[in-house]
Parts: sequence; C-alpha cells; structure tokens
Amino acid sequence: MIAHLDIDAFFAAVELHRHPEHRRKPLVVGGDPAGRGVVATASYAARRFGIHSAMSCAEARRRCPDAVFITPDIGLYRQWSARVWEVLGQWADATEVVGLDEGYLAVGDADPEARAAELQQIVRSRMRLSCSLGVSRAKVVAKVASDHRKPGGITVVPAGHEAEFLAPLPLRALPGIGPRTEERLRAAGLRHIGDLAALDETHELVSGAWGVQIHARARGIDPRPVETEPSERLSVSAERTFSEDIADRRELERRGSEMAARVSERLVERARAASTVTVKMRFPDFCTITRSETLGAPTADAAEIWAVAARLLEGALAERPEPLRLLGVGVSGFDRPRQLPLFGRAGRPSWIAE
DNA sequence: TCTGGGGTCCTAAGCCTC
DNA sequence: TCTGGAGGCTTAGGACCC
Repeated sequence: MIAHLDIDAFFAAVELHRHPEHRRKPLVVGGDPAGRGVVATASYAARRFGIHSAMSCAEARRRCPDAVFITPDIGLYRQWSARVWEVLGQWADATEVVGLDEGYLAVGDADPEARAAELQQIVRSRMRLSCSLGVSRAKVVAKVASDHRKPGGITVVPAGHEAEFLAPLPLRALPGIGPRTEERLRAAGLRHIGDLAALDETHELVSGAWGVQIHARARGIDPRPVETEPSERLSVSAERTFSEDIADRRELERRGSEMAARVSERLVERARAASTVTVKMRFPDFCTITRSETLGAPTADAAEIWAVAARLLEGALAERPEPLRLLGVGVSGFDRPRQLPLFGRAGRPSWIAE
C-alpha cells in the first residue's frame, strides 16, 4: 500500500513555531499585502475568513484586516522539510518527497490504518507538526484520500474500493483536473469523478495520452510506484513580477541580465549547460507570452544567455511595445558539460570556449 | 486594487529529413 | 525528380502542481 502524507498548512505551521505569539491569530504566509503578492499558505484560523492559497494578499487583507502577514522563508521550510522526511525515511520501506510539504511512503499491506496513525504520531511528536494521510493501493487515490479529512485526518481506501471512493467526489478533487478542464467536463454534463470514470473509452473527452490517463485515474487505476530517486531537473528559470510595470528598456535590460546571471549561477552549481533559452513576458493585461531559441551548442554563460534573451525580448517588444508586469529568463535542454569547472573564472565556467 | 515563483507535461503547428 | 507519409525537432501556448 502507498500512503500520501501532507503536512497541514506547512509554512504557517513552521512560522507559528518561530512566532508562538501569533498562535491565536489568523496567519498568512505570502507576499506584501500592499503589493502584488499572493497567499502561499494560510493558517486554519485565517482560512475561516475565506483566505486560501493563490489568493492575492490584498484580497486576503480585505477579508481579514487583523491577519498577521509573514514573508515566506523558503530556506527555513526546506530545513524543516528535510528533517521531517529524514525521520519518516526511517519508518517507511521507501519514500518519495514531492515538494516541501508532501510525499508518498511505501507502507506494506499489513494494517494500513495503524501504520498511518504511527506515521502521523511520529510527525506530531518528533516535529510538532500536524499532518493528514491517505492510504491506498493507487498513488492518485492515496493523494485524494489525504485531502479527504484535513487537517489531522487519516483515510484508508481498501484495495478494490478505489473507484467507489472517488466516484462521489467533485471533478476538481482529482489531481490533473484544474479550472479549465473542469469547465470543459462540466460543459459536457459531468459533475463528479464517477461521471468521468463512466465515460466510454472511445469518448472524445478521454482520447489522447492525457485523456487516457485521467480516465484511468478517475477509475482508481494508477500503476506508478513510489519513486525513491529524485528525477533530473529539466529546466532552470528566474522570473520577477515587478511592483510596478516597467516600460524603460534599460531598466528591463538591467533586471533581465540579473536574472540571466542567476540562472547561469544555478547551472554552474549543478555543472550543467543548456541549449534552449526562453524569455517570458507578461503585459499589464496579464497576457503572457514566451519566446525561445535553441543555440548551436549548450552554454552556462550568463552573458551568452542574456544576449539571446535580450534579442528575443527586443523582438517581442517590437511587436507589442508595452510595459511589462513580469519578466523571466529560463533555460532548458541540458547537456552534461565536457568537464567540471575547477578553476573557471567567476561567471564564466571553464567548459565554455574562450 | 485582483491574480507569485519555479517547475512539469501535453498539444499543435511548422519545418525538415528519410 | 516528384510525392507523400512517418517521425523528429523547434517553438509557442496552455494547463496544472506545490
């Protein structure tokens, strides 16, 4: 059996350990409520005001002017997360960490209820954190189940009852169905996961690789194992939403070249070079476009990455000469470098040709 | 007054090669 | 030499996730 463990309001819970004086107050971890930030995590006290993840902080403050707002400290959450999964790793046959606050554990077939309670107790006693667990034969069902009784709940779906468990739940409860897909499915008259599961395999909505997969998952079929090896990263990027839209080209170039330098640093840290450069631009109306170019040879050099990105930015702004709300620089298409940089000059790894 | 940042995966069109 | 299909690559965008 596979358990999905999800730490309840993780960022907020860590902040409450650091700031016990806020324990009784609604707490929001996220951006500046006076700026363009959004809510990363809201404590359960804040959720009672209708505040939830991804809501703009300005809206959150409107809903609860007395809430305490805290800027996320990702480094701290990483440390906590690493400790949680280190502890859990000693108690499960295998663990797969997904993000900072959740993951899967292989827990064997004997008394899953007791195993889940044991894991929950370990997180509570060793880390003083509350978590919810879902246990099932199928990964996707375990994930949905962990969300079923939050916070602090345990839901075990016995083998053979996966489809039955999923059937009455709303479409959005199934991972992979976001607002757009829900809208499409609802337009076709579907309301619950069971409606999707009941579609004939030949139905147009469940055609294509994605359709076949979501159809299988709706029926509780998910053969993915617990993956203990973290997958290789496929892209690296840096982006920034500006506090005010920027029209000035020189300012955009300054910000963009900084992002290229950050991306380059991260490539060098990982001893990687990339062959595709992408720039992302978001205009004041929130319309977002990307432009990318694939180079003849992979690079990790900040100046080279920025030279390509700047050209793409220039081209896009020639087509649409408007201020930018967001600018991003990213790279993908990784290649192992020919050799590791032993004595490379700062900002210019040694494997880049002079 | 809305709407982050860093990712992955899928699809589709256009182009190229075999 | 022309045609057409298959399939890969590049590019762009969309959707989704934590």
